[in-house]
Amino acid sequence: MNDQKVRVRFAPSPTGGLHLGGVRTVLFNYLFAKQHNGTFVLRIEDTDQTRYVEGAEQYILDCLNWCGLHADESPEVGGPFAPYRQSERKALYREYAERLVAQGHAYYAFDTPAELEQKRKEIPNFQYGQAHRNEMRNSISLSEHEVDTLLDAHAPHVIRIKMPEDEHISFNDMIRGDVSFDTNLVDDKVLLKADGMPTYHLAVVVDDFLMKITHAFRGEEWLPSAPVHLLLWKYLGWWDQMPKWAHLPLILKPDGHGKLSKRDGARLGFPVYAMNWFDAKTQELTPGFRELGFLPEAFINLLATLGWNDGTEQEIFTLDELIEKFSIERVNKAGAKFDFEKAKWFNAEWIKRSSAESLAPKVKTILEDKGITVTDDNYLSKVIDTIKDRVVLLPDFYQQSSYFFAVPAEYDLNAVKPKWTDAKTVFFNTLSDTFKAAPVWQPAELEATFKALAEEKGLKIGDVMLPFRIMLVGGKFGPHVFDIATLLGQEETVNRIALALVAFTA
RNA sequence: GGCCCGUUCGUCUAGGGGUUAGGACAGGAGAUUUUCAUUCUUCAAACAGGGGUUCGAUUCCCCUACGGGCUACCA
Repeated sequence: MNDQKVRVRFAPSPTGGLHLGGVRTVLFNYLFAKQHNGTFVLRIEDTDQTRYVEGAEQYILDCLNWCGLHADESPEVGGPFAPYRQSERKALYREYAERLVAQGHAYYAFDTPAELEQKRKEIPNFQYGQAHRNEMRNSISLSEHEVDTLLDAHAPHVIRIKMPEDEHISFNDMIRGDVSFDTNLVDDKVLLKADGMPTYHLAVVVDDFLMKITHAFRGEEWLPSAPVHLLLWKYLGWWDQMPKWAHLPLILKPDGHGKLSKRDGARLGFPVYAMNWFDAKTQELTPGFRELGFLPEAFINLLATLGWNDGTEQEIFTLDELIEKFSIERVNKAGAKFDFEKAKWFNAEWIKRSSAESLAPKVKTILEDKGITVTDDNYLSKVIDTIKDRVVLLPDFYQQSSYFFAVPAEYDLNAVKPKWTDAKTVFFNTLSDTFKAAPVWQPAELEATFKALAEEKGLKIGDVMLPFRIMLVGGKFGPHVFDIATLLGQEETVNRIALALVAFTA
């Protein structure tokens, strides 16, 4: 590390949907970068051609956009260190691998996959390392002549790092503190594959160096291979420019244990991906938070507090607040089980705090998908304001507001018919007439009129209030009934009383 | 198996050598409400175990247990 401008990167491989944990890694990178006035780079790690999935890169980009976590440099927007797809940088990695071979820190290995498999079968806990590399076919065990012959014949080969003996390699993780490894126990990882592509190990080091990355945040699953990366930084002569590392804790299954996977989502009924992901090959649709009805602000908020807090009791944070308050040192070391109930709570909080104006476009889409055409934006805003407190997920807006746009499709007759009386019919007929003539159409006035009339007719308020609600709404739910009537308007309210009366007395 | 990382209420977590171990979600009870939700009040709920160190450990150290990750020419 040095005092140059902060540069971080998120480096996903385009192999499928974007997992919760991935978004959280993006988020932490992003927050750190923005807080330090730094640069957030998106780099695509597509060195495994066999796992490449069409559309996955665009999907990742869409997720980032939805979350509002925009990359300063990426394959799409470009940047001074382009290209940002490792497959397009293929040519450059070999040089570094060869340099390591020349220095004696790496070597050619000619073993075929079948030979390796055989060896693993023969020897329990086989590790391609100092214990066994002499038994394999590589430029350490073979004579120089044999190696040259193989190379001249273009024999398929990989380049492996040569792990040193009896060394201790350690580093200071920003989250975990000192972590150390014994090099005798780490194997000779492949650096360059037979197809000429680098493995993650080589690519991450070369690209982090070339792209001047100052801080590298990644999931805890990478911790065991950290010594390989550290050694590469050292052997390539870049030790003093190595980024500071932070290994983020994993997000675990809510029940049992283990890393959260998309299977858990399907099993337990909640999304794991940021947005819907459709796998063209398996025709399988994996649901996403966005489509389920999460606000990106809520999604970001819940992810941020999964493993991090600012030391106060604050739980709701805007992106700007997160940028201001985030600190990598306050990230927890232990993995966190994902709690969907709490996730929904965050969303409900965010909906409550959002303005009708900001919610309107989303609600409009939801309603239109259900066949409701919204013609009056002002009316929509008022509707949103009266119901948003009872919405948890965006689609709830439909269930909570459809009656504002159309006469109830059906009534909860069980709630009214058994207790219906002629006196109630008289009451509502009179109410209708009174409402028709009402000079003021506001909640307080309507309520006063309603109560006075009920009293006059000798009816208990409660006995007519619920039927009135069902006349307007269709069911036993919704905000205060006179707020509904006010919004609905004089004509529509009177109309609904008449319509419902027919159904109730049939 | 080996290596690495971890362990405070059911869950997310705050705290930190002497505290009534705090908050949030979920759960219970109650208030408000004509429904439902919101809101408010309230209850229950935790320092994995064993050794040290110490006047005193949940907090520091060690061990054990448990959990997780990695152990591919995948990332």
